Amino acid sequence: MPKTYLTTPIYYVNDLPHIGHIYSTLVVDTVARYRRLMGDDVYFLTGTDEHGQKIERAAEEQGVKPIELADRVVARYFELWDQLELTHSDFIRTSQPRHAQGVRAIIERLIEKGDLYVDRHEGWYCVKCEMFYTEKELDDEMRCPIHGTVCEWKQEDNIFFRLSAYQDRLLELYDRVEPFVRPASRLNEVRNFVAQGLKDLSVSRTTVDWGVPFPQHEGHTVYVWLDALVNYISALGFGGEETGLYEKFWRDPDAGKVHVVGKDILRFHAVYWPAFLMAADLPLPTSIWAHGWWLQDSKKMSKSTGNIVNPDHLLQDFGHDPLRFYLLREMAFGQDASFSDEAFIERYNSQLANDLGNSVSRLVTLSRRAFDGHLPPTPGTDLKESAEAAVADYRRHMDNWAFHEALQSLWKLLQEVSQYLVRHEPWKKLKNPDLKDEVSQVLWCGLEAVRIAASALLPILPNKAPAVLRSIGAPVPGSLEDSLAWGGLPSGAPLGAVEPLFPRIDKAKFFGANAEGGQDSKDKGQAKKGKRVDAAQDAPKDAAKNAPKGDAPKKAAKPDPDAAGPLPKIDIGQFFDVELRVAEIKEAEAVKKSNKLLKLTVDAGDDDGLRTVVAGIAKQYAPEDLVGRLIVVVANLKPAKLMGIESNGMVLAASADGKPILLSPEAPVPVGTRVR
RNA sequence: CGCGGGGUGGAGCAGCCUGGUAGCUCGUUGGGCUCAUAACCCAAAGGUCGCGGGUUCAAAUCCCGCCCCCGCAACCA
Repeated sequence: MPKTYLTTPIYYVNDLPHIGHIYSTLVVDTVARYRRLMGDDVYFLTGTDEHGQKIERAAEEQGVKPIELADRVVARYFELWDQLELTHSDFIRTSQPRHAQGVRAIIERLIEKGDLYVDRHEGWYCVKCEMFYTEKELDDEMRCPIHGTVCEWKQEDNIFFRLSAYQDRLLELYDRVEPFVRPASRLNEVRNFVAQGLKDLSVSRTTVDWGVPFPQHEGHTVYVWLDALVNYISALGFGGEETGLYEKFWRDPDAGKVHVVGKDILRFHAVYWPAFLMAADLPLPTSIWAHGWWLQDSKKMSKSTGNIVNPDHLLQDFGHDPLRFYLLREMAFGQDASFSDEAFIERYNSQLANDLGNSVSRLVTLSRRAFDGHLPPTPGTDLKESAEAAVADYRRHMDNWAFHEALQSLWKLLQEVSQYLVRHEPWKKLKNPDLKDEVSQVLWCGLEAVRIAASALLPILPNKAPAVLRSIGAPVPGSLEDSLAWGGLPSGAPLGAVEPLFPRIDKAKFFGANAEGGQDSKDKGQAKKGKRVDAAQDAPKDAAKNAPKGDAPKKAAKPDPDAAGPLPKIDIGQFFDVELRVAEIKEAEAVKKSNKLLKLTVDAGDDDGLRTVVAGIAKQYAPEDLVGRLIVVVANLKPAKLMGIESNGMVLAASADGKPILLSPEAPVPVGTRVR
């Protein structure tokens, strides 16, 4: 029996689960179900990554222990994964002892091999951030961009992994016939990255406690990525007592081992992970599948009440089958796609309600009417070829992870069923007793084609596909090996009543109930201006990076200065603290490598001459149109550095829909004139 | 030379790796059917596949150059 090991990324617990996590996991779940139905022995792993500075710090802020914070988020994952009825074999948490064992075991092998060494790292260090900055990140006085405090020059011993030694072997790996990274375009990306040269990787931190203590190096904690990646084997028992699963699904060269990841964490999986494994002399995964991101129109988001991209209400209202269908059908696997409720409803109505649900409904009704509540007694072969072609396409596409194409081939079959029915008009013929046999064959063939499609849909619609099969009186197969062949529909069996399997969604009602606005046709075409829907999509972020990423759309909206509500009242004195003056733009030029910034040289009537102001207006204003123009500036703003240029002041502009409109005096006045 | 994605009928997207009839969902127009969840069927309109060059018997697809859009990145002081 073929063995298949499938993994999702382990999700970082600084974030509640969102569409990105759900998608990765549903993809793996679908493949797991499919492979099982095809007769494979499947092991499906998912889990959470819980270590690292971000978690440590977040816990501290909330006054709890890191593990308590992790427990809270993990509980939410358990809840959601239950709701989605995932078929995972195991859920690993990197905070578990079995995982730490695995991490220690692999590090010991690396030490033995001599691929780890200690080196000294020096740099500008912010105590508050607990991290190093490069000089480029700091201002002239070496102040931290976040805290504004002066950084100190610090030295730290770090443990490095000799990644550079594996460059050639990695490149050789990528050249193997079977693509190690898919889709192929991603493979090229990875290859280029490696070919440009690899630097040794720092794999320990002394500034983080929340993690696995580094073996043989007291005071060091294992770097989050070296920690996290090992989950794929520690979950199988690597480094522990019970290694049966590890032997079966990882050591065995015949076992397929596939990691599914978002494209943002591909590098870690396609470069670091195989290098670690090579160094530790352990088997490599078979392939890494990198999928794209779900994007959404930022405009829609801000205008609506904010629930547009949160799939929770879709799950609540419709169960998870329609969401699975939408996610797998809408995205060309590997590419980015847009998520919107509107597209969801359109797909649901046209493909699930109309094409599938309605086909079942009409066939069952006709059959019950013609044969007194039973399935047609006489089988036929009319749609056999179409069905066989559809199944062949389906299997080819499923094997290639092209879910959208696999679904499309099944829908083509459903369409042929519709055409077939119209061609034979059984509703007319059933009135004539002489044509009973013909009617039977026609309906039987239609139902049989639907049965095959529904069987093929089992991995994608784990609840609804069986419901379809039941309502057409067909058995729910435990394997696809035989059930996709023509002829599986029983003849003459009794039929139950038909309930709509996929009741149509009334779009107006839906949006009336769930959100307002954002659904007019004007907004419809905007989806490609996507923002990533999820945030820290997958596994761990480099703890040293510390970038606050976007939040789950619904909650914790970032403060948006454009959309801010009324602010608290201030004294007029506070207002007069702001020195507003009229200034004339003398020169204007675009800032290199920037798409929003213009560098303006203005005369604000200062005694000491002109000043430089950087303004984020490049999208709306061309530099040459600005010269000579009178504007209003905030003259007493503390200088700040933007893209390496010091800005002394700020240009006043109305912010219309996020776009700046410059303010100017209505009539010419001398530069330096105070504005109040 | 920062990284990446994209430009295909009115909208949103497949197809590109592995050249050979331009496909899917929605929408538009006209007709039909009435078994079915206002569903279904037929027909029609609508495409310089961003631009230019090259390879080839043949290019949306491969190669070179260019233009434009978008996301990320230390960018609206």
